[in-house]
Amino acid sequence: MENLNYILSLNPAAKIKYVKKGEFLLREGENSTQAFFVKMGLLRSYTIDEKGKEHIFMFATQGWIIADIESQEFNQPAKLFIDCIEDSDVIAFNRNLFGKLELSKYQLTKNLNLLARRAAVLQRRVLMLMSSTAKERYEFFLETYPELPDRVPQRMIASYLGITPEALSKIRGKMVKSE
Amino acid sequence: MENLNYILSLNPAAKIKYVKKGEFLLREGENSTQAFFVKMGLLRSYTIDEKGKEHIFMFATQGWIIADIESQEFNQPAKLFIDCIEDSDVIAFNRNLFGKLELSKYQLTKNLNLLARRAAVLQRRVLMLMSSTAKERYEFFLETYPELPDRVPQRMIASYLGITPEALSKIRGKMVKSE
DNA sequence: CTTATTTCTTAATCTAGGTTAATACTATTG
DNA sequence: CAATAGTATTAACCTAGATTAAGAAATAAG
Repeated sequence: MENLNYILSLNPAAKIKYVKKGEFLLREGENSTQAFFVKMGLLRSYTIDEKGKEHIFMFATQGWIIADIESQEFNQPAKLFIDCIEDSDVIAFNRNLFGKLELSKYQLTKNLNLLARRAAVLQRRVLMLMSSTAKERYEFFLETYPELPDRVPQRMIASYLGITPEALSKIRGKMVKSE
Repeated sequence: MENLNYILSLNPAAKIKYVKKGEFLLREGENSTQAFFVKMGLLRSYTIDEKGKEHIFMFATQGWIIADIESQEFNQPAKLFIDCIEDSDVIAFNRNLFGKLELSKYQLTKNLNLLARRAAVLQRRVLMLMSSTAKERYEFFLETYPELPDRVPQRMIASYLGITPEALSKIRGKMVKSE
């Protein structure tokens, strides 16, 4: 919970928000500069395209931060929805403060490292989406997030991988057959 | 050239490196913590997969910074190649210093904003790869980087979009026909 | 200029993954 | 615990984009 102390140091008045499964923290079109630190539970962010199809951008478990960085950075209304997959405890904070001179050096370096880590994960995700088959992406997902398959419905894993639930089901079927 | 002054303030001894078209600044497998600020010219970063196929991760023109953040952040040998598409002037600096307490607050916030911007662009790229057709991605590319099509061979644009040169050629053919 | 090399286009064929639809299974709710 | 709604599987068929191949244009090099 090292990050928790850190987030509280950013905003000592921060209150823990208890959110229920299915509850929304952000909806497309809203103007919000909030980010959410996940103290406990599981959330996701996703878009819905013109055809009504969901595309999960990320899952956030304990210790992660979830936000719509793109919209906030380009000062646009949110493109992402954020909602809870499990009942969760989160701490909301304002991303406007994230890179401000008022923060201490310690806080700034901490933020910098959080963001660098995020950029690194996204670099990997982009390369993955461009160069790997659906099966390879699924195997990588299982290795990287071994606790998630038990907590996330398969259709959401499929959505995160960029494929349909039917395609994921087929891949899993084949993987079981060949042990 | 605001960023240039900033990069020089990071490392006053920094020398401009003049690199020729085709020259490499980073190769897969190397251990490097360098990042490159592009003073002038055009570079790219890319992976080569097991089948020998190139996948361009990004282009960097004047004012941009290019590096293999993923490998550096996870302390692994480089996954990316970085080379020059045009003769270029770059300034190399050490990414290890990027988030260090020795920097001034001004420098830290500056770095933070550069990274946030990068994360925002990557978020958009991921969502794009997951939810858009090749044609939509190409149109978005033209809008977002209008100067690049004249400076970058089409096969590289295709590689950046995650499709083959043949597929891009077909898309362009159709777009011309329907004005 | 001439030749070699790379780039782009077009067309025929192929395939990973999408779409549709039917069925079974699993949670949730009243 | 029955009814309802969500979740997963399977199978038949379809399509965007990949692969292969061959020729045409453009660049570079001698």
